[in-house]
Amino acid sequence: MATPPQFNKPMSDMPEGPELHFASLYVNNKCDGLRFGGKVEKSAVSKNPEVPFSCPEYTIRAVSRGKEVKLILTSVADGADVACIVFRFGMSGSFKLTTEEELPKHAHLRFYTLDAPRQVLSFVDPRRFGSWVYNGTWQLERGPCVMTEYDKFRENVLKHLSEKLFDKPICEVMLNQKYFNGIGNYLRSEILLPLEVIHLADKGYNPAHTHDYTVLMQWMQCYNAPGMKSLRDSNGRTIWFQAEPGPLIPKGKKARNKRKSVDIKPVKVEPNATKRKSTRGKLTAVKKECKEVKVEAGEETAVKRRRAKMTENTTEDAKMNNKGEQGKRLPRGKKTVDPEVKVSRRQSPRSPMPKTPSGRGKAIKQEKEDVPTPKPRTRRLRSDVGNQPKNSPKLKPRKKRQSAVRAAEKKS
DNA sequence: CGTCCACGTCTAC
DNA sequence: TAGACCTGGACGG
Repeated sequence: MATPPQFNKPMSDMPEGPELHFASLYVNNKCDGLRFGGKVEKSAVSKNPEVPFSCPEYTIRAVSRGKEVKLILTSVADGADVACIVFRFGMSGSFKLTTEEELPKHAHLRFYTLDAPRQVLSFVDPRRFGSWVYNGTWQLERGPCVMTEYDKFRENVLKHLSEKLFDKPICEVMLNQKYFNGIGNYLRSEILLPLEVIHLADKGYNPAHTHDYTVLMQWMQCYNAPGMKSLRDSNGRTIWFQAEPGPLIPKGKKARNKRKSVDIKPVKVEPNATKRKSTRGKLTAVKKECKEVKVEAGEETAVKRRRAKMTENTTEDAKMNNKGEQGKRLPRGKKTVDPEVKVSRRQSPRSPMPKTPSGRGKAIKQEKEDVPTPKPRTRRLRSDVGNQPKNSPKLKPRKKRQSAVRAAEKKS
């Protein structure tokens, strides 16, 4: 019932299941007792639909399911639910309650309170990959929430295991929202434990005070972590992992996310590995591909540095919140992480890393003006890097993106 | 300044 | 299965 009082800051960087869940808690917490009214405003630039809703007085509450959040608008007059809007966050969506004056940049859908000073609940989405559906339902193709509908989720998977799509490498299957609604690219690397992320709230992974991701970063053992290997899955997305890939190793390319590549060595798939076959499917083709796939050992210093930046975000707030537990990994039983990796991450050199969550660039920039802090070096949540060693004969040049092409054309 | 990358879908070949 | 859709941070030159 009562939402945890700590959810009073917006939350949705890393918009995967847990973050969407946090977003709903945030809305419920911040909008509790607020009376909204009038029209719902959409930014001109957003291609999402208008929300032709107007009610003299209504309240807002939220509920999440996997990677969707539904806002439910309830008329104060008769207590009836008069509208709902289902949101997907894309890569950068979030909700934020502010005053009118502090309206964030990229606030693409806005709900205004009646009482002065007027406040605004905004759907903020810099990249505009997010979407909403007015009076829509949970997206039909999406399966049960991996966190809040665990039994249904499990049943849904088991019931369809024989489908062909489950023949793919599990890291790819896990991004299929029909069966893993809520799992995204960091969670798949962190092996299906999103409930743990929710429970990180107890450890300080909530927006109450921090506004940073120290705790989440420390919880993560694979995603973007030094010592981890990475490669591209067949959809071009980076998968982070440790140890040798199994026989279903994605046939994607090498990861391009290391600044300075070490020598790329082919991974030998142990003969035994193929015996550990998935319950389905023939592996012949895959085995062949395995020979071609090269995996880069992830001990590159650039990656370490990057990870260090992310985890060593020692802001005052963070310190206070974590009560000196900053450097400690949360105990987790399941994963067998190379002790050396743990050590390296814990002992990696600390450098001041002011908080600046990536999804909120502009808002942060505005904040910066008020605060005479040294210029923040933004922590990178995305996998940084990119630059492949030029002239490496082993690496295929990356295809030029359309935007780059356009830019080039403009120039000439 | 140019390039690369990012927590996610979508839809045209 | 490539791209397209976007913004913006980090980094190299």
